[in-house]
Amino acid sequence: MTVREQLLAAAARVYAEAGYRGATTRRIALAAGVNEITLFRHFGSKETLLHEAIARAGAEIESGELPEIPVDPVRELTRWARAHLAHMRDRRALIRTCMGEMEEHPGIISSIDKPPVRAAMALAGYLRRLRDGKLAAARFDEQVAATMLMGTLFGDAMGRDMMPEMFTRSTDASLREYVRLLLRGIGVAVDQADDT
Amino acid sequence: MTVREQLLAAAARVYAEAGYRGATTRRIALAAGVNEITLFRHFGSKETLLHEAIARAGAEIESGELPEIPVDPVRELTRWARAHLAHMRDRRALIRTCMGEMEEHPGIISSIDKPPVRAAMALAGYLRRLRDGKLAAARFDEQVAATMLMGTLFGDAMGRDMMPEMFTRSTDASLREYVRLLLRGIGVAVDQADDT
DNA sequence: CCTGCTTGCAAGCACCTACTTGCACAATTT
DNA sequence: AAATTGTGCAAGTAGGTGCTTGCAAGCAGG
Repeated sequence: MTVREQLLAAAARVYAEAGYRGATTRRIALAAGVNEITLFRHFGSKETLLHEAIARAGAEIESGELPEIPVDPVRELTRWARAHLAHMRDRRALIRTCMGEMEEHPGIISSIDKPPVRAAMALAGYLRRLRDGKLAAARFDEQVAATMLMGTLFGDAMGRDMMPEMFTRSTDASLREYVRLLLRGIGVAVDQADDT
Repeated sequence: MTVREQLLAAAARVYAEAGYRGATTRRIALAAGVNEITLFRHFGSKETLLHEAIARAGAEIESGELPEIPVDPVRELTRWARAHLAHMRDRRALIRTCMGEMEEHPGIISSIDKPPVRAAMALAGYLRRLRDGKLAAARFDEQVAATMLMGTLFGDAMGRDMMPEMFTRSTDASLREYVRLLLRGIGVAVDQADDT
């Protein structure tokens, strides 16, 4: 691991837990195990370093794919939602910090806010395919339904450690119920025992 | 408005848009239109002031009530969700900042995180009453269903200005669709035109 | 009229911030 | 063997931070 990469990783880590102002060049250099001056020689300024570090951290995205031709909605959607939820949960500190500072540092969030938009698009497309394939019988707006599931997963990823009293069931049990509720909501026949 | 109240209001405002470190005593005093020394004479320290200011801002809560005996689920739930969403949306800057700093300043969030828990409890109770009153026919976990709607509203309140591409429908149209999807998900008969 | 009480002003303290310069040392490359 | 490169160390810049002290001005109630 080169010094540059150590600095980028340390910068993302320190930023996630301390924010822009809290991520001082001393702390980042200490976390990276290099001298503070080396930081400036590599990146010139704190701003440059943080922008590059967060853009790199936000680019690490690959939420699972949704099938082009739906066959088993409960299984397919549960699998996708589980991957998406785990992904958000792993990055919750970074996401929270970015959200809290988006008004003060709007340039930083631009590297983070695209993945969820793409995920919502993919999900909406899948829900539309469910309807077109006569698997979902109700009339519904697939964009809004996709936003609903995304918001639910987002709320779970952000809220479960902040407000544990609100989450009585386990992550996985909740997840399966989310999917069941949504699918029933768009008119998919759901039998209780079917999950994975 | 006394000097104390001006300082508390200004502190909450500045904190919401700049965070703990960004809410310097000079900025707060300037925003309140008083001298910086007056701030210290009243509150002794920045920490004391911010704690009191945020506790006060978080205490301003009154999300609408849900009826004890459900009659018209779509109407009642839409009304409640609209009030709740508007409330979160109005306070989104403060909520975002608190979330971003909850790991660094855990004491601050303790004044903010109770209202949503109470709201989720009230909502879960209402959904249970729907089921007990035979208005909701499906088998479902009312806690998880309540968390789902709360997460959806939270995601809408936080995400609509951050990722406008994700929200194609208006706030109110989305809201009505959220409620419809959830109610159909728990087995309530929903006719398309019924909303308010 | 005078006595508290609140407030503002000027100045300053010690500390932290991002960032710079100059020099020395080592490894790698030429 | 020489030169380039990357790094660390010491020192220092100018500015912002929370917070303190001393003193004067206003404004109320006795």
